[in-house]
Amino acid sequence: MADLFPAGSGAGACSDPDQQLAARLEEAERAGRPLRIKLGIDPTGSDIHLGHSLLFRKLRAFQDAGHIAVLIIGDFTARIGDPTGKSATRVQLSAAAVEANAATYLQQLGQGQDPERALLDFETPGRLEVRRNSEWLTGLDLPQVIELLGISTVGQMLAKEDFSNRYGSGAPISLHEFLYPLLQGYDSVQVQADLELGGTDQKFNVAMGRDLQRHFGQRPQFGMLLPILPGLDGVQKMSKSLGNTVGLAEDPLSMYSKLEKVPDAVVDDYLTLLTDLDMADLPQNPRERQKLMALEITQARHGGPAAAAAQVDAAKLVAGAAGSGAAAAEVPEASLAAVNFPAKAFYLLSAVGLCASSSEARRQIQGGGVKLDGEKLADPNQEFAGPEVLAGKVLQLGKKTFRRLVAG
RNA sequence: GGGUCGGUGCCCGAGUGGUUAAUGGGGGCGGACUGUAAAUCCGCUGGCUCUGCCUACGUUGGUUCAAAUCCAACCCGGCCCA
Repeated sequence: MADLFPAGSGAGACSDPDQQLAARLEEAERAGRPLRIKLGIDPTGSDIHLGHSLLFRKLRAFQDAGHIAVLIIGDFTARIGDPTGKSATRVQLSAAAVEANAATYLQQLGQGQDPERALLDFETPGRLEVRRNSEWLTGLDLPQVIELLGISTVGQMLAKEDFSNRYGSGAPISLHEFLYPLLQGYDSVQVQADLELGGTDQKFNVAMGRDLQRHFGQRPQFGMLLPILPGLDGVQKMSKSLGNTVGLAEDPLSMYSKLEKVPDAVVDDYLTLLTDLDMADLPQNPRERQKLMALEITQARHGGPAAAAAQVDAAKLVAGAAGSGAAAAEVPEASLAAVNFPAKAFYLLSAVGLCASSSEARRQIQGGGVKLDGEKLADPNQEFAGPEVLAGKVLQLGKKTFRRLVAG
């Protein structure tokens, strides 16, 4: 299933990619030296989602086969921003934000967590190296930067689709963005990667790594490019900025119910890329298939019982039995401690975080989208005297969003 | 550096002195409906414990009873030239 990417931009015919990878694996075996498998992530967001997780699954497979996962936290490059797939220059992040994101990433990948559910193997000695690219990028001096810049050409950069689109449409391209592929490639040099994992959209950057390694006298890495996971909309790639993601940190119910609604066209992609199920024994009925997919993926993250409960609860929510009973058990809690009483209904909604603003809350109530313990709230100005009249009740926005109110 | 065009709400994009919180589309949210979704129809889509008040059309000043709309300076971007 993996799209193997060998040979790169070098002249001449490339031989069969599979054989090349096989050759490297064999060679490693013979020499008793595990391969160094590079995977870089830029801590630009706060959460890892399923679109990332297929890369980590592959990385884990290499770990399990005895190779070394070299996880590169792009704490330096994150501050430049990968231009890939971007139609505009990305805003630069602060060092503190990047550091916080990096910590969350590691935690979500399973550092310090139950090894059963961890995405990567943090336990077995020698199977994981976590490196930050600020380690070597911060110290580059100008002559070194110039050397890097000399390795590529403007023509090559403009051949990259994202740049040429932007250039063609008159959108701005900052010069420092050209540095991104070079720095990512330089990471490969620094960690002496034998193989780099990435999405197919990383082809340019991975190829650049090969060029740089060759320039610095190393054997060019093998590029293994995996398919891009479609997002929940079934059309665009899964991406935080498109809002079509399922985050690894999400609770079982959210995770399950999002997955259960994915368009039929991508259900099989999810099954192939995110589960180990054998496609041959799956139910033919599309709805059944979809539910099984959602259950399986939720289970991998949260365990069997939690996933099963989420499936039951999701069904209840859809049936309209929401807001009370068993489904409510999974509902996130919201504290009333910060609410000033007496509280009007619209203010309560925003104070508790169900709505982004009190004005929005007012509109939602007027639009008939808010329920308290299953009963529709009609008047945005309805007053609640104190926490005791609300504690334990479930506040609901639309069909899918709930908060169980708790005192204190 | 010179010339020129432009910077409007989440995004795109109207509006060139006065019912303008600002047309329209997209997206989003809510409602109805359906096997989830999709499609369709309807409503909402600045903020504030809100019968009112407050901020908004790159920034800062200015002209005017009145400015997103006029003027000035500045900032940012596209294109052409250097």
